[in-house]
Amino acid sequence: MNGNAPTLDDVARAAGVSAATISRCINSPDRVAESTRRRVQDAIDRLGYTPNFGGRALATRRTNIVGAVIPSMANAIFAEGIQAFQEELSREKVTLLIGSSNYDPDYEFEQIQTLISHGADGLLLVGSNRPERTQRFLDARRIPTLNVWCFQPDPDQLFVGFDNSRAGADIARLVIEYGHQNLAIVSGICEGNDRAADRLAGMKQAIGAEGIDLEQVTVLQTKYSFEHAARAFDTIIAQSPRPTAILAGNDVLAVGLIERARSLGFSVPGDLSVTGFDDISVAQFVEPGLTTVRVPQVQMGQRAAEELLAEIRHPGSGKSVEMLTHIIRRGSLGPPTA
Amino acid sequence: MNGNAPTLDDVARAAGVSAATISRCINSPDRVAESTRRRVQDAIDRLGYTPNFGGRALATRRTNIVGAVIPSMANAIFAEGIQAFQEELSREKVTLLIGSSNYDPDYEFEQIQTLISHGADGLLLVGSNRPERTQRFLDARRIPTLNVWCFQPDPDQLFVGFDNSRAGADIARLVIEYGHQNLAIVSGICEGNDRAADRLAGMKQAIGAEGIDLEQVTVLQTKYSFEHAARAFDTIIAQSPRPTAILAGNDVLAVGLIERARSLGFSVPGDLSVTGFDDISVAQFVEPGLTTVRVPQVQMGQRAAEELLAEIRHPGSGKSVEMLTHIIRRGSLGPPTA
DNA sequence: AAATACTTTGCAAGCGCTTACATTTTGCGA
DNA sequence: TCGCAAAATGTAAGCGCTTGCAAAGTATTT
Repeated sequence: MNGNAPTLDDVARAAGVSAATISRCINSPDRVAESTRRRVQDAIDRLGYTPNFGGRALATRRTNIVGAVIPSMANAIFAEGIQAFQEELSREKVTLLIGSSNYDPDYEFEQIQTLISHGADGLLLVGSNRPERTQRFLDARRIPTLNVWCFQPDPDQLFVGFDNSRAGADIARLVIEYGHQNLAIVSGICEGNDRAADRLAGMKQAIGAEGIDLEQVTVLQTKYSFEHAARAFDTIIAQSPRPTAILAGNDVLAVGLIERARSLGFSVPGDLSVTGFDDISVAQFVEPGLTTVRVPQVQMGQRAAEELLAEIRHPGSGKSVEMLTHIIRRGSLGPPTA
Repeated sequence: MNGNAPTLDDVARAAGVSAATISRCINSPDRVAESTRRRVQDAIDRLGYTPNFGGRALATRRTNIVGAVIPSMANAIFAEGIQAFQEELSREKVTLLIGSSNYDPDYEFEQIQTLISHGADGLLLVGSNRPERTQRFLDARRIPTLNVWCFQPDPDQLFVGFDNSRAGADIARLVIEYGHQNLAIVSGICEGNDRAADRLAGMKQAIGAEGIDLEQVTVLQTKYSFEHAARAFDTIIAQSPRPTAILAGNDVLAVGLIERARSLGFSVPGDLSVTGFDDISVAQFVEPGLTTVRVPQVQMGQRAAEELLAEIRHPGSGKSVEMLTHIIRRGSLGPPTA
């Protein structure tokens, strides 16, 4: 805030009306006569007035800021959804405060506290299973909160997301349909990450249901980075029998696997199929294109904004919504070689 | 902000002291006697009190929020730097409000206004050449502002960045050293993007200085996306004589070029060399690895936070700092084939 | 032309916090 | 024990804005 910024009173004096009128001009223009409105607008422009944030927040008991805590800004997974979320918010003159948790529940809690202490009217969080004390804090403060990237039929919480487990099962079934029997899974780290855990669980469940012995399926958990994926690939490729398909828990991992495979001279999907999850933009441009689960990021972000705003303005009015995923077939999944 | 949140007065009553004492307990604990401080802390915990943001902002005339407007959240270019920036800020209990401009000056202005109206104490902006009216607004409001990703020896503005033009010249010279004479450049769109413009200018200048006829160098400007890069590649490859090296204005473009080249059956760098700019994480994992300009993102983000905070707390005390770039050699640049 | 309803504007009381200043309490030397 | 400086606490005046209510101005009806 600025020392020499003009205040409402300055504008009022300049326009020859009372401060209340200025305020009304800004917040409900139709309660003000056309002629004065013009005069006021003029003064506002001339002085370069912008409402003081603190004063307004204090008087309305609302900041028009919502916070979001995402696990990571360092990869593209959340970028699009957040962008859509933000665009929808700014249409309503609400601003987004972003924190990132680096997939760490403690750090997530810290970020949540920071956002709240900076006045966030509501919160967007990724995933839903968080530590007891985080949930307690949220409940005690009665902060409107919405969870994305997951879905549960829980009437006490708001979700705008999809069923990771089902989507995981879907892609696993597809891989098996192609004839693969020797599978490996490279998952994200499940601890503290319910999306990763659900995806993995879904995959396992489907694999088991298709009659494949889960004992024979190598499952690795690793961080979401190309490097870690490459290392996971090295582990998997050394096994015998060598898997003919690797299911990745996310596209970053999948792309890392493909790149590593190719640089070691394996052909994809000739020697080995790879599937991803999320359909981030590289998925389309890697060679071969990645067969993956398309997540409705943009739609999710938009809808999340709508529902969260509804919940903030009229507590209880936000609705949970389940979105659907579908599989995008590209070249990285093929039949196994005999 | 919450309807039923306890206020300072509530805490004061509960602890049996005046509101002022509570305030002091929070803001300058050493001005309060040990015993009362304990009592107060107790009451705070019991009631679950958190200072009301609006009230505080109003009284201190400071929000402890700084804003940043980045051109895009949709790719990784700014992610790391922003993350570092944010981490440094949160060490100082300052929160980051992010806006994105989608490389559009008008939209940037809008974002800046939003950030300011939401109370940002200072601003981080990418690049430095912005429209007259944006600059006027900033000046009029006397908003502490710091520009990153570029550097100019301008005493009136704060920079924490590097010389895009020089870096562009460096990489162009390297390509020529390898023996390339037939060059093409795929730049970002220069209009409203001084980084892109400077890089391009630097490249051209170096190319000219090395005695290559600039008329013979195809220069394309295109959006930063894999798709657009692929299209640019198609244009370039159709020319004759066909260039033996393509200088990209950024890594996203470079990766797009490489992927397209490979999917059309060209070998990189056998048939064609490609260089990038920025050294984002894919640069390392694409095949072949991308020879590119390493930009000290993290360092830039950290330093930017320090200097911006300094400027906010004591106007005039922030310092500009120029950082250095260097070239990372990987496989995508090789000698031209005879 | 008076009575009525409606529109437009102003007045003034907060919203919750910080902080300069005033007051009280405490600690310590004489 | 008293006196005084220093430490601890309280008092109260804003910070800039919104909004319920009252007052003034206009249009509409009888």
